[in-house]
Amino acid sequence: MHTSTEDKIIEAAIELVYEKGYKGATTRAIAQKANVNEVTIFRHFGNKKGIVEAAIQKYAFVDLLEDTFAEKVVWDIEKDLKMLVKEYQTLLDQKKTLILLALRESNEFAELNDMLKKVPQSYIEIITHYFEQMIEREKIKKLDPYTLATNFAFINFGYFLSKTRIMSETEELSIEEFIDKNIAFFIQALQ
Amino acid sequence: MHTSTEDKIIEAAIELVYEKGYKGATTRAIAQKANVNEVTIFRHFGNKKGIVEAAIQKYAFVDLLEDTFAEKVVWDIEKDLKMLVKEYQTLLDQKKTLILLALRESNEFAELNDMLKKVPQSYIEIITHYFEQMIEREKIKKLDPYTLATNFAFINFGYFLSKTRIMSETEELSIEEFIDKNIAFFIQALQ
DNA sequence: ATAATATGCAAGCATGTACTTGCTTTCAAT
DNA sequence: ATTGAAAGCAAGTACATGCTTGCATATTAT
Repeated sequence: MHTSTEDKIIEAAIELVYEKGYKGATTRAIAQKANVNEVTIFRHFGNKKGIVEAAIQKYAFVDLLEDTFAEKVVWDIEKDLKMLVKEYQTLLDQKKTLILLALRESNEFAELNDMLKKVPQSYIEIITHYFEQMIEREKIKKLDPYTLATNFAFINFGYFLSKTRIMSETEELSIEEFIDKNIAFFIQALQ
Repeated sequence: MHTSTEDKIIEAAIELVYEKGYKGATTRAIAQKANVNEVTIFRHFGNKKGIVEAAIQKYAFVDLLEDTFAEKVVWDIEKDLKMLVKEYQTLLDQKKTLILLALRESNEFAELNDMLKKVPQSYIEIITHYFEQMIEREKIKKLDPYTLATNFAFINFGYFLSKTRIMSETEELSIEEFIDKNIAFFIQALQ
């Protein structure tokens, strides 16, 4: 791997802060996990907080799901929703560690808090807007778009959490099963 | 208030550990918040871990929603589900601080992890069983009970989270609105 | 080859924090 | 009134941890 020193440190820090919390993740432990000397950390990031802030700069932006969605939408409720679920779960998986870290330490870092809120909120906005249009086009039942959107988002977020340590079920549900069963039920309810 | 010294310490500890994390919640700060001397803490609980373990003993059991449900069920899908939502939200609200604390520190305390998992899981079990019976009685559509149950539970848990710092929405939804809109939509989908 | 830059190593400092000890004060039960 | 338990107060210990410094070594660019 050609990962730079800074990146190695950042990745190690994210892992450890997630596992042990910000205070629990010692600079010595981070250094060891990143296979660098402890001083190297301070030379690069100044102080401990600097590592986490660099990590935030690197990862804590909310990707523009809008763009992907606008490209791929075909105005067929089943295809569109299934596509949305896949895109959203991919996004959540990519940011998984940081999201779980944010669940712990969002008190200490304002930007983590912002990200954490945006992750479901921007999703809800997209879906609300989508449902509005689908109702106009008379492709789904005339129901409150925001209500539909929150329900849909809750189901999505719940599934994501069910795959984490937070809320793991006994029966792990694969993404395909989840779409074929849970999402299919939701779609059926719209028609 | 007649709160005993031990209780004052436990409550202060829960608050602070939730806010600052386990390591971030110093015994001095806990003592100050509880209006007791720091030594009093150690005389009662031995060490810092002892406080949290006492807190767990006091709160981290999953209440028997089964019993309440068995009492109140009337085998009418609308009434039953609305009742369930209310009961579950009440339970979540009662344990709110501890649940949010558990989101942070469930790595360190196995019992917190257990509780965290049981909170949605036992709910899903109850609902699955309920749907099975309702299908037998031919009161709802013949759909996979477990799928219905997870969807229902995800919506419930999502709503709970939307009221916390974790995932707060711009438009705060009251429990009545939530039931009248989101849950009503779910019920309609069953018929 | 030389210079510059990045990293390792060893040692140490300052500070915060969990926890202890010895003694005094408060206060309720007998 | 006397006693005993619970809580306060003051001081201190041991240790972990963030961060610094000075120097040696490796790596890269010119």
